[in-house]
Amino acid sequence: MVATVRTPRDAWVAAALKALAAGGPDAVRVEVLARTLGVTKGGFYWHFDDRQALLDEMLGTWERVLIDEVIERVEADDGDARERLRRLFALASSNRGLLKVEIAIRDWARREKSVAARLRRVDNRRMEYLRSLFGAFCADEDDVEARCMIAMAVFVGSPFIAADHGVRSRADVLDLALTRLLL
Amino acid sequence: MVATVRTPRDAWVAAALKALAAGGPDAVRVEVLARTLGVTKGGFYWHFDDRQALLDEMLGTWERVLIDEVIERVEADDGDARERLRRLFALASSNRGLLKVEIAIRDWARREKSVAARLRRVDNRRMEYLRSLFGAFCADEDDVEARCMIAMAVFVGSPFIAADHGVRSRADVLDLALTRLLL
DNA sequence: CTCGATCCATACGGCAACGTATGGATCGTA
DNA sequence: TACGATCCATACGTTGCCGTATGGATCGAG
Repeated sequence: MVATVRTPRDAWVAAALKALAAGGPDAVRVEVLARTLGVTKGGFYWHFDDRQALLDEMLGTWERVLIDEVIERVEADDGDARERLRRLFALASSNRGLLKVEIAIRDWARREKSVAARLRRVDNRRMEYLRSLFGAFCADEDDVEARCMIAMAVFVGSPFIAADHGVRSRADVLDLALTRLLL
Repeated sequence: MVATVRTPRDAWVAAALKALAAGGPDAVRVEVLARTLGVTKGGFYWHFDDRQALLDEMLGTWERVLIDEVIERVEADDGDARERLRRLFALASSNRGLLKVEIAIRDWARREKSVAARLRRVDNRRMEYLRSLFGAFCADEDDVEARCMIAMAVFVGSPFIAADHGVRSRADVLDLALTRLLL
């Protein structure tokens, strides 16, 4: 026969993150995930106590795996602070799937306190890193803080903006914005 | 007896917008709204064909009423472009409820094409207004576009950011960011 | 007072998803 | 080959919500 298809814990979490990215936390339905994975929910309740346990594990995975991944990759290569910031934005904006998950989690955090707490840890960590980079070429503390805020907001906010830009592409405009931030 | 409590169409839309702001489109449930309004869903289906009709009307109301309201109020008073931009941000950031609705709609637009279409109209309109304001004191076209993008992103993105700012408050940092944009 | 318009209560059928229970089916290992 | 561990299928009861149907209840106009 065909080899028995096992559906390990990770597969459920991966499918759940995908569903989260596509439709928000309300789209993470046990039976729907099961259909997606080609099985029934029978196995799900062997791995997880209930739906909430899956949601928690999704968030844990996201926080654990992704909090430092990008930072580490940015730090891996050489370059001054400006070059690192450019790399940071390029990296963060690639990984389409990752970005979608993050955006979904940010929206989720507006209604769920436990999610907000995790996001806060992630954001503080990232903000700290941004401060170190901008601080490398900005003397004024206020200016550093303003630039960090703008950088985060552009990264987080641009996926929510539906405006057009005439002849320019969205990527062009984002590049212009980043360049302005690095003056 | 107590005067008959009528629940007009508007009341359903208002309650729906509130629910949307609090929990996203999935939280807009007919029977839940009815409980909130202290009635049963009996009257709802007299006003609306179905749940979708309510959702459409919510979006229509939002687009019609809010697309120009802020702009009109900004234009009502005097001042140069910089002063208007400051007023614009102050106005947009007050109205807490309105902001929450808008944020919810932005997230919603990521999954629903019809919502995205409406948002695009609104955003293009706003972006055009921003261009006119920044264009008043910026010669370079690229710079104008970059500043517009940043302004929109800060407005849209900051509610999704959970980071702290040490001694500074979020409002302080946003003000610093805005000041930087107006240089 | 009567009557039509407006709004509400109640009851119903249906669906989708949750969580539980139980009995397999497959695989690695002894 | 036998057996325990791991994973899945199926059936079930329950809940929350949708949309429909129907019969009021209240109010203003005539």
